[in-house]
Amino acid sequence: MPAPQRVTPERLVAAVREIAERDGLDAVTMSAVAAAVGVRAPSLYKRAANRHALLRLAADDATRELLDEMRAAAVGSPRHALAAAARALRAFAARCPRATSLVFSAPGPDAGPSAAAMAPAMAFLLDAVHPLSPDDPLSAARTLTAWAYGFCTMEQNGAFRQGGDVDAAFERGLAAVLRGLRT
Amino acid sequence: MPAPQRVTPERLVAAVREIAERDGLDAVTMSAVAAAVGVRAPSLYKRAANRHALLRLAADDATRELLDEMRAAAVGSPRHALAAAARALRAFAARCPRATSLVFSAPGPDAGPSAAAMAPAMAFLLDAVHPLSPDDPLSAARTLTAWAYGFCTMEQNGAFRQGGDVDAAFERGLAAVLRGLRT
DNA sequence: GTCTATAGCATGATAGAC
DNA sequence: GTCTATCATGCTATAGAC
Repeated sequence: MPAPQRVTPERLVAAVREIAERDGLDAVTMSAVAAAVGVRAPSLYKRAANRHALLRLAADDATRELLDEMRAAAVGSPRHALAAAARALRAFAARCPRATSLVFSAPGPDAGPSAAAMAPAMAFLLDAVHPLSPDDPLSAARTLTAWAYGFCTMEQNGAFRQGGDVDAAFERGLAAVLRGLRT
Repeated sequence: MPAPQRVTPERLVAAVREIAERDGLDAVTMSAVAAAVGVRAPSLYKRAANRHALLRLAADDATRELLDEMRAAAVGSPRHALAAAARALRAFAARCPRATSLVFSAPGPDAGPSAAAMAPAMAFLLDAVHPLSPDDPLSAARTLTAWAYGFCTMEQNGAFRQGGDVDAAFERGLAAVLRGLRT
């Protein structure tokens, strides 16, 4: 039996994501990640060409995880499925805010999700939105995504300081966007 | 007549914003800003307590500028005024992407706009959205802002790689959100 | 208000031994 | 694959002279 690798890909991506959520994306440094997986910084360069490649590992992983959760949630009528997918996104963003920002607005193109990781997510979204806006599903998908991502980002950044019920605002916004999309 | 200050507040904030737009928020360092205004780094600590305070100067300035432009654009019927304000936001975000992210999701609460700078912007928005959603203007304002900010962020981060007409997607999304908000 | 000088630290990345 | 050692660079922030 082969000697077990000290740094498996799973452990590596888990370490990156954990550091990112706990200390922020800037804290994902070669040495911090190395320490988390129990090696020295130079050894990491055998696994990832540089810091951004490390972030991309996390971005791809998070993209897959988010897609899984949206898929699992999206059942029922087209409208209901879309609403459930949006709520799944919000739940994911609440649980993994840094990973979410990595998926939607990474610090540089090489740190964001690869095209291969994004493709299935886009396909799922277009599929889900098609019944509501068969004439222009791409615009509709962008509208829904932009709203949901913007809402979650602002929520996490404390942009909603006016008080009020943020959960209710999410549900009202979701209803409004879905209402507006129907053509 | 008093000797003119080498570092006026105007020059300082202009330097911060220029560096931020040109090289990114991370490039706004004490020494970079100092060099831009023609002094040494330690001298800056007389003007701002630390790096985040420097960013807040830019955030407050950008907030005022954005509000001015939205105000100037928001004429006509309530619906038309809101659409124009949203387009003004998109234009501002295209011109000053880093400042925009500073306004809506700064890297830390002390780097974002001060409450004093935010208040008039919130008031304007609530006022503008009130005719459409008199029963819950706060949720409506959040929905519109979240969508517009999310759209602009994703646009700038190259999240719309599927091609298609992004301008048209913006207009369609805007129409959909405004349609959905009317109660 | 500005300067020089410096402390103190973290970073990304590489060379070469094992 | 991993290590030690190291380079070169950058940063925030402070002390104290002028």
